[in-house]
Amino acid sequence: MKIGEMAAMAGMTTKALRFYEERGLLPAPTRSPNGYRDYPPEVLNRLDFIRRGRNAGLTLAQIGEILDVRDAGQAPCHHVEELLADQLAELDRQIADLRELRTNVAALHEGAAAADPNACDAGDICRYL
Amino acid sequence: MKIGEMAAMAGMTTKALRFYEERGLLPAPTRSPNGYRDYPPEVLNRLDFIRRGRNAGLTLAQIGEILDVRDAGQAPCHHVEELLADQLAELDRQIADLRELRTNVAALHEGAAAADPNACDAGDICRYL
DNA sequence: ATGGACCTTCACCTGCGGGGGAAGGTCAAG
DNA sequence: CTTGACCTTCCCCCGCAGGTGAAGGTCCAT
Repeated sequence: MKIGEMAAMAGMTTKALRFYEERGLLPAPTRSPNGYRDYPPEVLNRLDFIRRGRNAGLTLAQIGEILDVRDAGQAPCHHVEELLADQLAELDRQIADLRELRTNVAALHEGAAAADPNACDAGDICRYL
Repeated sequence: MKIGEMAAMAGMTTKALRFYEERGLLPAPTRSPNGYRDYPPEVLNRLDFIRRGRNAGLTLAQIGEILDVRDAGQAPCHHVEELLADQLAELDRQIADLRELRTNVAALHEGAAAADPNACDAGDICRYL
């Protein structure tokens, strides 16, 4: 299967496939006599997996780790479980950070909404921020 | 004041100050006879303002807009209020996105925690993701 | 034989906010 | 006089996941 067909089936671009190959997430496919990449059909499973990983917010490096384990002939379940736990912790951290920021911005906005332009000192640029 | 002194007072690096100047957030200062940047003290207020803006999650471009208004001789209160409102909406959007992602990842993690490696099909890479 | 759709590699661009380090000028103290 | 701490400009680098475009080869149909 040529790269364009494979990309279409996976719902990705040809650029992305070459990028995954460069990053080691896709094995270098055999080439047709004309030099075109010639993918075996099962690569589609791999691309679907990469997409599922992306959808879970995993980085390509993390997805690559899982693929490496699988390629080494082992079931990556344990590693996947760990990565998902890490990802949950990371998401909780990010959400907490954003919520804290939101609280601060909301307080600033409260002040700014009742702003009196005449009370502003040009030297401070803006007293509501 | 030399760039290093100003940077130290503002709690920033000299690199950052030159970067802000390049981005138009800081006016090009006069130069001492030796070519060194020579800042007037009031630039410190401007740097403090930039930091307050960054702390509120504003981009340098947004902060630059506010500074432009102030430099045009107007009180930027209204513009600041708008930007803070935008920022609140953006934060709410990001938080909602992360929470949705967290829900999905948590569901995957639930499954993976009870994973049975023998039930995995190598073709799918990992059935828990 | 010619057009268009596909493929190849290569190198650079995006957003965001700077950081790293080279190569050289300047200044004060010892 | 030399050492070390500053300063200058310059260009490249990071993460992240690709996207963009150039220059050229290939394949299929008309």
